[in-house]
Formats: sequence, structure tokens, C-alpha cells
Amino acid sequence: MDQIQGDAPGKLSAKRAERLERILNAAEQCFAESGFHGASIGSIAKACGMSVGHLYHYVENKEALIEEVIRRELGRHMQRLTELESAEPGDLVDELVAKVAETILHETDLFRTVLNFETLAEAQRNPKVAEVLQEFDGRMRLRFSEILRRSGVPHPEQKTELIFTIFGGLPARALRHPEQERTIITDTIVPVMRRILSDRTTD
Amino acid sequence: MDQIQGDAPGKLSAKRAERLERILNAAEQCFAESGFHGASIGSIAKACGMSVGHLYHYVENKEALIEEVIRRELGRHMQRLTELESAEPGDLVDELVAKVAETILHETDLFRTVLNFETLAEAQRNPKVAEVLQEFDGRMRLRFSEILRRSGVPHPEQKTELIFTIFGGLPARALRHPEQERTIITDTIVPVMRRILSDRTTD
Amino acid sequence: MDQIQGDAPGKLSAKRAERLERILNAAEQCFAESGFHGASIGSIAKACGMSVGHLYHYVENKEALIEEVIRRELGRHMQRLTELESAEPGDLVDELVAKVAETILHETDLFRTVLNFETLAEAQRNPKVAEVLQEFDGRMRLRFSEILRRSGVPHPEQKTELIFTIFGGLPARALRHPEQERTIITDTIVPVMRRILSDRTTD
Amino acid sequence: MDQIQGDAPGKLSAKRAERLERILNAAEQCFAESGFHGASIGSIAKACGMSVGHLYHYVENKEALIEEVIRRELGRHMQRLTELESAEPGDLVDELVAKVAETILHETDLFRTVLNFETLAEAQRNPKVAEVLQEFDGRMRLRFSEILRRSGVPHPEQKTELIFTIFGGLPARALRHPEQERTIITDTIVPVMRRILSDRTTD
DNA sequence: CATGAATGAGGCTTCATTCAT
DNA sequence: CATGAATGAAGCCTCATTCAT
Repeated sequence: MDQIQGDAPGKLSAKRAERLERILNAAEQCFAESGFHGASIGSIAKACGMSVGHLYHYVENKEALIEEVIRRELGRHMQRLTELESAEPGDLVDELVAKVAETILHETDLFRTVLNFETLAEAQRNPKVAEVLQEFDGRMRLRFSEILRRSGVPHPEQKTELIFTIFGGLPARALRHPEQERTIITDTIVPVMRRILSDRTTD
Repeated sequence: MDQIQGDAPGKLSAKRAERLERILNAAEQCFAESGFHGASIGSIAKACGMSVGHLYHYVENKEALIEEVIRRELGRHMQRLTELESAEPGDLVDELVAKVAETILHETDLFRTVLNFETLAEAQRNPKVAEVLQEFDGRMRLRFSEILRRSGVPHPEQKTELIFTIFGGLPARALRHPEQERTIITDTIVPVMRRILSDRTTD
Repeated sequence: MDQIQGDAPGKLSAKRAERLERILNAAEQCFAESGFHGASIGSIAKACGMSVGHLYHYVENKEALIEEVIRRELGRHMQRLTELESAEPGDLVDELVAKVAETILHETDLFRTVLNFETLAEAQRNPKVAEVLQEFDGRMRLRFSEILRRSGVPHPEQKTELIFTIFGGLPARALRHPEQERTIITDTIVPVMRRILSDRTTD
Repeated sequence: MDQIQGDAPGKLSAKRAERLERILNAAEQCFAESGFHGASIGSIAKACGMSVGHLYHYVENKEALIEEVIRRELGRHMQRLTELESAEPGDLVDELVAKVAETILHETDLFRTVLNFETLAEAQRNPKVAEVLQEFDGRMRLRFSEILRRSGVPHPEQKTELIFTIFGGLPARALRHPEQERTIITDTIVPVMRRILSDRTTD
């Protein structure tokens, strides 16, 4: 069910895979610079040193290309969860908070990307994109709440929703109030997260 | 602030104002349906029963039109603050939380719009839009934190940042996990807000 | 239900009509030269001294353009029936045959056009075109058999089918055996037609 | 007659012949579905499980491919004459009519093919195709009129022209008035043919 | 004030054909 | 023999914008 055409099962000759990779990288860059609809296929082709016609040997559609770029991005978000999962339960809350804080401060927090808003805007109009987004979010929720559960945090699903809401709000905050970004994270978000996670009450 | 052309010196005739209003309404609707780059000037002209040429008598540019639509939207966000300001300090925290909860539940929370993500994406690329966004956010922060201060909430600026982060995260959450939206607000966000606002400690 | 867009009811400003006419003429010529799919919109635009973009103000689609050209052609076929209808019943068979023979010899027989085969080929794949074709044929059958009936020809519907079959076969014959075209008409088709029409038996 | 490339001197290896056959079959099918200009070489290659590059080892050109497909089709038309030729002169007219009627009713009458109109349209523009068409028609005329002569039909060439005209008109009739097709053949065409063939007068 | 005619560039996509492997 | 990578032109169509009326 891959978005990208061809994909002879098994084969996918290294060359083909490498080309596709190059295309996706170029597309990502162009989309980040000009938006999904501002970037032209021509510009993407040029960015990866390929003729337009050739690009279409690897990609079925502009839409499919957008979708695949989004998928890759979301996949990267997912991968960031892996480091959190490796934390030992026990003093886990502290460690978790520390790691999360660090992540956020390095601008790699769970939902941040240049394409973040582009993607969300697209999801409002393109049901396929919405579906992809929701599917990924579902898997991330599952994994994150499992981490919380292992750490003894009560109501892990609820806490996950809350924390994801805050994470999801950070990129917008950064755009609306850039100077404050760092401060708000260290001074406010981190303590709040600590409190959320260490709170043993039932709310 | 005169993105829009013509501003006849002194006052802009009622007729002119009414036309502009119609254009902006149509533009808003078209942009919401198809995105800033997906909607054509032609479609907007048709949507407000106007010829393309005539529309250009009122609007300098597509870009200016986008900017003005964004400005209007942000203005509406601002207006929603007004009702909060009318609350009496005293039992203000309770009232505030109640009002905020109500607002959110009616899908009119402070940052939610169909054009929300469209706008944020645009702000990433268009410095003028970014500036507008930041200017409005600054004024909203000021007013909101003033409300908090009047209610005796400590660290009002910090709390404002935190609450704005959460508000800003809600629309994204709604897109990523639609089924949960209502529940998370009533069960999680509202209690959290209450705790944030009634907390008298210094963090 | 016109194929061509715009057509503000009533108005259709003479100018607009004249432009459309020019477009259709150019299209007809280009299609005749290169076929429906061999002729490009660009070539048509150039042929009528218009920019491509402008042409699209008058025509919705290449498909719609093809359809309208076909409709016009079929309309002309229909018009040729009018002269036949003016014949006085009485010695009508003779006159009819004479007129038909004359028509054929001037290469304007009922189904002949450069676009004839192009149209038939298109009808095989495009149901809309097929429908148009069948609708026109129905009306022509009706009118032609009515002429026959007025002339006292028995089984007018059947004769109509037979004569239309022969007419429909002539253009193909002309392509397959060009040298013979004239001869076959005068020496063979005309006598056959005469016999078909004057035959009072029931077959 | 060597539209197709390669013709290894002497004989073309069985393998080569088989490949070519497969290509022509695929091409025929694709052309029938999408028309000569609508079908792409790529689609034909896919339809015969061959790579595009490989296909070009057997075929020089798209144009040559079209021409060869046409040639094959016309060849099949010719072959249908063979069964008519086997009829014994004597009661030949009856038998002939019967056979022809049967042929027509099975939609295999002498000029009917899905590619019929496509071919005729092409012949109007491509002189090479026109030439092929005329050459085949000449040979068919010769053979058919010979059959008539053997059966004692007077003016066999003239009758041939007439009958070929009717045959050539049938497929168009079928497109223009589909419901009537069967009826017109059995009720009208067959009797007419019988009369044409058994008529001993000089017209 | 108001229309919509007009443009030309640019976007997405497809295609016939060639060539390196 | 066989593949499919690669190209570049061309096709259809849309769009923001301007201008004559």
C-alpha cells in the first residue's frame, strides 16, 4: 500500500531506493521553503538534479509525493519516542522530564517541524492526509502512554493527551512569541510537566 | 495598516466599506475551503458576486487580501477576550475557568479557526504575516495577563504563556485525535486550568 | 444545456457569440487537419488569433470543444434535409432522386465530412459523443422517412435505414477506392436509389 | 512491406515472429480501447509484458506499429473472403447471400472492426495508410467480383462496388442507430442483396 | 463605478524515443 | 536479448493581473 509507485516487491533495486530518497529529500526542502502548494514539481526536480519526466518514474503524483513526505516526517517523530522508551522505570519521572526538556530545547520536540503547520493545514482539506496524521498520532499515543504506565503514572492516557496538547502548542507559541520560547520552556513547561507526571492524585 | 487600497482620505464611504466587507467574507470562505494558495481570485470574485476587475478596485493584491483576512481573524480572537475582561474580580478564577471552558467547548477557543494552520504556515514564509501574528499575540498576552493580575493570580505573564500554549495546542489535537477532543477538554484541560490559575505558589 | 460555458441567458453579447464562432471555426479546421487528438488547444488558439488562456474563457474543455464541433457538423447535416423537404410530393420520387444525386455528386451527401470518421471513432469511446450522434440520427431518420411517406413510398422507415446505410457507406468507399467514386454514384447508386424508392412492393 | 524492423535476412526466427505477434496483439487491443493516439507505447509494452526498450527492438516506430496493426486487420478482412470463394457456382447466389447474411449477423462483416473508423480517419491524414487501405480494397474487389462472375452475376464490378458500399455503411449505421441494427440486416439488407445479386438486367 | 476581455507564464503530467547497463 | 533510467518537449489547463470599454 505504499504511496510511491513501482516498489517491485523485494527488488526495489538499491538504485531505485536511492533515487527515491533523493527525491524525497529535495521535496522536503522545497516544501519547507515554499509550502506544499507553493513548491512546483519542476523546482523539486531541479533540486535533485533530475528531469521532470524522470521524477515521475518514481512518484505517481504530486499528491502522493506530499503524502510520502508527510509520512517520513511523522516517522521521524515516532523515532524520537524510542529514546524515551529506553529510560529505566524507577526514577523514571525525573529522567523522563529531563529528556523531554532536553528534546524540546533542541527544537526537536515531538511535533515540531517546518512542515508541521503545512501538514495540519493539508489535513483539514485532504482526508487521506488526515487519516495518516491520525494513524501516526494513535501509535504515538499508545507508545507514550505505555511509557507513563511503566513509570507508575496514573491515568496515563489522559496525561498523554495533556502532554501532547502542550507539545502541539509549542510550535505555534514559538511563531507567535519568538523571544519567549526558551524561557517559557525552562521556566514553565518543564515544571508543569514534572507536576503532571508526578501527580499521583486522581484529578 | 492600510493593506487595502484606496482609503479615501478622511473616511471611506459606507459603500466602499460594505463592498470590502463582502469581499473579505467571500475570501475568508474560499480560503477556508481551499487554502490561501488553492483559492483563486476568480473564485473569490464569483463568491461575492463581483467581477474580477472590480474586486481589484478594492484590493491591491492577493497577498494583501490574505493579510487582511488574517488580520480580521486575529481581530476576532482579540474580541473574545472582551467577555473575559468583563468578569468581576473576586470569585474570578472560578468564573474565568467556567467561561474559558465554555468557550473552548463551543469550538471558539482563543486560537481556533479553519485558517489557523494556514495562517501559521504562511507566517513561516511571509515575514509580514509573521509580524502581524506577533503583534496581535503581544496585545492578547497583555490583556489576558492583565485579567489574571486583576484576579490575583501570581506570575500572570508566565501563566498566560502556559495557557496560550495549551490553547494553541488544542486545534492540532483535534485534528490528530478527533474522537477524544471533547473528553480531553472537560476531563483534563479544565481541571488543569483551574489548578494553574488557583495555584498561589511560585512554581 | 449548452456545451459551451458562460452563455448568460439572453445576453450572450454579440461579441461573445462572434468569438465563440471564430473558435469553433478554427477548431473545426484544426481537427480536420490533425484529428481530434492530434490537434492541440494551442494550435487552435493560434489559428483564431487568441491566447490559450483567453480561449478557455469561451470553452470549458477540450472535450466540450470537440463535442460542440461535432454538434455543429451534425447540425449542418440536418440542414441539408431542408431542401429535400421543400420538394413537392407528386413526381416526388424523381425529384428526390435527382436532388439526392446532385447532393452526393457535390460531395455534400448526408453524412460526408472530413470529421465523419473522426466523429465515429470518438463515438466508439466517448458515450457522450455517441449519444449526440444517435440523437441527431434519430431526428434525421424521422424527417427523412416523413419525406418518403409524403411521397407515397411504402415502408418509409425501412427505406430510410437502407438509404442511410448506403449514404453512410459512401465516404468510406471514397477513401478505399477514390477513382471509382464518381462512376459508382452515377452508374450504380442513383439507379439503386430510384429502384428502392419507386418499388411499391412489400419486399 | 517491411514496416517492422529487423527482418533477419531469409527468415525471421520463430522467436522473433512470436514476439512480434504478441506485440501486435497487445497493440491492437490498446488501440481498440484508446485509439491510435490515445494508446501509449508504454501501455502497449505493459500489455504484452515487455519493457519499452525491448519493444523497440521489434518495432521501429509508433507509426510503423499502427500501420502494421492496420495491415493485419485488413488481412483478416481478406481472409473472410476465402470462405465465400469455396462456394460452388450454380445455386451460388442463394448460398452467397446466406453466407454473407450469416457473416454480417455475427458482426464480422467485411469491413467491421473496432479499428475501422480509427483506420479510416488515419487514412484521411496519413497517405501511407491511405495507400495500404486502397491496395487491400483493390485486392478484395478483385476477388469478390470474381466470385460474382463465377456465379453468373452480370456487371460484377459494379455490384461489388454497391455491395461494398453497403457493407461499409453498416458499422456506421450500428453506431448511429444501435437498436435497429439486427432488424435492418435481416429485414432489409439481406433481401436487397438477394435482389442485387439475382438481378440479371443491365440496370 | 463596473465589466469581463485579454494575456502569458507557469503548473502538472504524459509520451515517444534513446541509451547505458 | 532485455531492462528501465533518462530526457525534453509538448499538452491541457489555471491564474494573477491589467486594460479597454
